Amino acid sequence: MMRPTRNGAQLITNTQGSAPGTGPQPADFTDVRATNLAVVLRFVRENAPCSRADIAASTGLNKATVSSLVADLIDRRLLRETGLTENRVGRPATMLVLDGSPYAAVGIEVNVDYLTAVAVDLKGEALLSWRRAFPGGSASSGQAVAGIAGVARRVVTRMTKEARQVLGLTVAVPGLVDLNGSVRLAPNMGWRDVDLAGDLAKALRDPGFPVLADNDANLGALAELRFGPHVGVRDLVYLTGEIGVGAGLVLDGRLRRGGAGFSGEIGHIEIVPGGPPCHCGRRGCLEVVAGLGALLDRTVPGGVSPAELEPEIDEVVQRAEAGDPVVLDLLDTLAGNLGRGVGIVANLLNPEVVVLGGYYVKLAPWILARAEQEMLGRSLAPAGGGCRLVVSGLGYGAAALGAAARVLDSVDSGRLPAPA
Amino acid sequence: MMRPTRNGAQLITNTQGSAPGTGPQPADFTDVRATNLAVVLRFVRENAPCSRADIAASTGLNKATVSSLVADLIDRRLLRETGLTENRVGRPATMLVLDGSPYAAVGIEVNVDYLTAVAVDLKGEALLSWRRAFPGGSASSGQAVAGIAGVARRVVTRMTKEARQVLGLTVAVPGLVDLNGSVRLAPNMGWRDVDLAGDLAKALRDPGFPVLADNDANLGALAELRFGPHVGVRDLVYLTGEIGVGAGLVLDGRLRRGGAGFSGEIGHIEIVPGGPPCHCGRRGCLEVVAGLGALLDRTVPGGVSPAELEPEIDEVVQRAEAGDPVVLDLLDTLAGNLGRGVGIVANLLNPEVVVLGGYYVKLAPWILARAEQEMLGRSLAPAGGGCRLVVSGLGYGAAALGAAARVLDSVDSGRLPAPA
DNA sequence: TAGAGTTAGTTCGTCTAACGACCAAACAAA
DNA sequence: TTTGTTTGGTCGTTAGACGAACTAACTCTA
Repeated sequence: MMRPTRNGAQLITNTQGSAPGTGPQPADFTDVRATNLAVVLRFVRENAPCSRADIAASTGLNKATVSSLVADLIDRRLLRETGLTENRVGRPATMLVLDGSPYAAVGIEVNVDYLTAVAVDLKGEALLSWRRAFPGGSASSGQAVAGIAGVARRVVTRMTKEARQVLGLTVAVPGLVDLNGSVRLAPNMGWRDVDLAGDLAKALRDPGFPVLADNDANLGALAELRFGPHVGVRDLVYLTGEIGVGAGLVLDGRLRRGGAGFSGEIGHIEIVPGGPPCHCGRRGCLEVVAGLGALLDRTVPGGVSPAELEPEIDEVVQRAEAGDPVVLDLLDTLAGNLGRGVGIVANLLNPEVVVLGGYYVKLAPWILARAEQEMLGRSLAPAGGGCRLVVSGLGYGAAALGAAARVLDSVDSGRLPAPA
Repeated sequence: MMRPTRNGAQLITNTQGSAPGTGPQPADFTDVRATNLAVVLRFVRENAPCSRADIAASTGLNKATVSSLVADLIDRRLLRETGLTENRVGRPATMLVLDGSPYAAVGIEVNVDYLTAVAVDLKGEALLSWRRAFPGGSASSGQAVAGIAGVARRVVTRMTKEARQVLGLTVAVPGLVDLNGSVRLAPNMGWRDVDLAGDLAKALRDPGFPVLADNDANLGALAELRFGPHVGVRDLVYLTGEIGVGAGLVLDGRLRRGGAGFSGEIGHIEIVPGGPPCHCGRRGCLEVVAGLGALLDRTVPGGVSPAELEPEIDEVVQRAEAGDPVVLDLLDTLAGNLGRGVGIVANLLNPEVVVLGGYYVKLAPWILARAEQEMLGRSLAPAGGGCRLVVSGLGYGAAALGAAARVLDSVDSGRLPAPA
C-alpha cells in the first residue's frame, strides 16, 4: 500500500481552458473540493476495487473527508459500491469501483479515407467501435463536417439508448489544430481554416456536452498515457506512423500543444538535406524518408492510394517476412531515418518513452532495433537520457481512443457531472 | 484595469519538488491560502504600485480576503505600504509595493573560464553582480565546488551585512544536470556525476535556504521569462550562444526539464550530415555548424581559447562591420545553420518566441534576419506558427540572472518566508 | 461462547479561511 | 455644507477539511 505523500508546497492552478496570459487564478473552497474529488476519482480508477479506508491511507486525506467525497461521487454516479471484503480480521470493507454504466466519452478520428468512432465508459472500457470509409480527402470541408456530425449523432443516440449520458466528444484530425479546436491546415484532407469544433457543436445543436478537436498525434499520446503500459510516466512522445508522421508531446504529465496548438510537427523536419521532395515543397523531410509513403512508393507498383494502405503495408510485411532483400534494405533505411528523428526528440525533450504508433507497429520487427540504436547513438545524454523506444499496443484506433481519453482527462481534472 | 477572471474548473496541483509518479496531491485550506498569497504577490509584482481595491477588483478575490492576504504578506515583509493616492474622487488608496529590502535571491553561473554571481531583491533588482575568472575547466570538480562555495559564502555574508535574508541559491552549469541538481555530464568542465547541489549545501553547512543546480540554458529561459520583454508569453525557447549551444524550454509557462532533467540538448542534433566533427564524437552537430567555436576557428588565427572568447568575438564583429567578405560569408552560413535548428524547435514545440542569447547577441545584425527567414521557410505552420526569433537583451549574465529568478519563481509559487 | 482485538466507516465538534453585507474614513464635486 | 465616491476594515456566515470519539462488524483465542 502506498504511503501518504502530502506536500506542503502546493498551488491551485487552472488546469485547462484558461486564456493564455491571464495568469494564475485565485482559489476558494470549491476548488479544494473539486481537487479532492478528482484525487479520489483518480485513485479509485487506478486502484479499484478499494475501500474508503484505502483511499484515506494512501492519499493522506482524513477518513471523514474521504467518506464525504465518496458520497458525493456516488451521488454523481461516478463511483459505485460493490461487495464487502471477506475472511479478514476486522470489520469488512465496502469496496468501491468506478461506475461504468451511466456515462460515455466519445472520440472520433477522421482521416483521408476512413473515420473511426469509439465510445468508452468511465473505466475506459470500449462501448462501441466503428470504422467506416469516409471521403475525407475528396469531400468539401462542409460535407466532411456534416458527415462527422452524422456519425456523432448516431453515437450519441446509441449511448442515449443505453441510458448513458455523453460527457464530451473530441475529434482527432491529421493536421494543425489551434487551441480553439479550429483546423488551420490539414493538407491531406485539403482543409484550411475550418472551425471544426465550432461547426460540429452547431451541427449538433447545443449538445449539452463539450465538443473539442485536436491533432491526431496529440490525442494518440493521450491514449498511450491512459491506456498504454506507462504507469507513472510523465514525459512521453507518441509518433504517428501513417503516410505522414506527427508527434504528440506529453511533458510533465500533460499534453503540451505549443503557443498556437501546432506543436509536434516533426514530419517536416529536414532529416536528409537535399533528399527526396516532400509535398510541403521542401526536401528530405522526416515524413518522406521515414513515413510510409516513400516506403510503399518503392515497394508497391503503381503508387500508393490512401484507401489501399493497409493491404499494401501487409504486402510489405509479407515480403519482409520472406526475406526480400530490397524490402529489408528499405526498411533498414527507414529505420535509420526514423531513429534520427527520434534522436532529435530525445535530445531536445528527454522523454522517458517514445512510442511508435500507426503502421510502425506492424513494421516494428524490422525497424525498432535499428531506430533505437540510431537514437541512442545520437543522444548526448548517456543511454539516451533514459529514453526508451517502444511500440504502441493500441493499434490504429489510438487517435480515436485518445480523443475519448481527452474527455476522461477533463473529468479526471475536475469537470465532474452534476449530481442527480 | 483587468476584469475578474475567475474560472470554475481549477485543480490544486503540486507545482514543484514532488517525486514523479506520485500523482496529484489532495488539497486543504492551507493550500488555498498559499495559492491566494502567491496570487496577490504576483499581482503586486506585475502591477505595483497598486491598492488593495485594485487587487480585489482584478483578481476577483473578496476585498476582505485581499486585506487579510496583504496583511499576511506585510507580516512576512514581502509587501510594503507606500504613500496614499491624491487628487482622486473618494477615499485615497494606500498603495502597495514589493518590499525590496529584506530578502535576496542568489544566482551563480559557472563556466569553463569564468564565474558570475548575482543577487537580486524581490523586485528582481540587482543587488550585486560579480564576474571573475574561474578555472572551471582545469580544476577538479572538488576544487571547483570549493571555489563556488567560497563565492557563495561571500555573497551570503554581503547580503547578511545588508540585513537581508537569502531566500535561496541556484547554480547554473553548462551541462546535463539531473532533477536533483546533480551534474551528470559537463564535457567542457570535465565533470561527470558531481552532486553539485548536495555538495554545495554541505559546504555551506546547513545554510537555511535551498541550494539548487540546473542547466544554464534552462535558467537563461527563466531569466528571459522574468526579466525579458515577453509579457504574457507562456511558450518560449532560449538558446545559449557560447562555444556550445543549448536550449531552455518553457512550455505552458513553466520550465520543462524532461524525464531526467536533460531536455534542451539541441547542440548535438545533427544539422549537416557528414559535416565537421564534433567533440561529442559525431559530425555536423548544430554546435559545430552554428556554435561560436567553428566560427572563431576559421576567423581567428591560432585556434580558440575559452578565456579569450570575448575579444575574439569582438574581432569578428569588427571585421563584419568592416565588410570582410570571408567573415560575412561565415556568419551567413552560421545563420543558415542556426535557422535550421530554430526551425526544428519551431516545428516540434511551436513556441511563441525563440530568444538568442550569449554571443549571438553581438552577432545578431548579421545573423538574425537570415536565421529567421530560414526558420520560417522550414516551419510547416504558416508564418512559423506565430514563432518570433528575437535577441536577448540580458547580456552574458542571463544564466546567473535566471538562477536568481529560479529562487524568485519558487517564492512566487508559494514557498514564502515565514512571518517575523 | 464470551471476550479481546482489529479494521471500517460515521458522527460531531473544531477550525481555517473565503465571502457578503455593512460601516466608517477620507476625499472631490456641487 | 452636502452629496457622492472610493477605500479598507469589521462581523457574521458558510464551506469543508480535520481529529477524536464512537459504532459496526468481523476474526481470533481462550
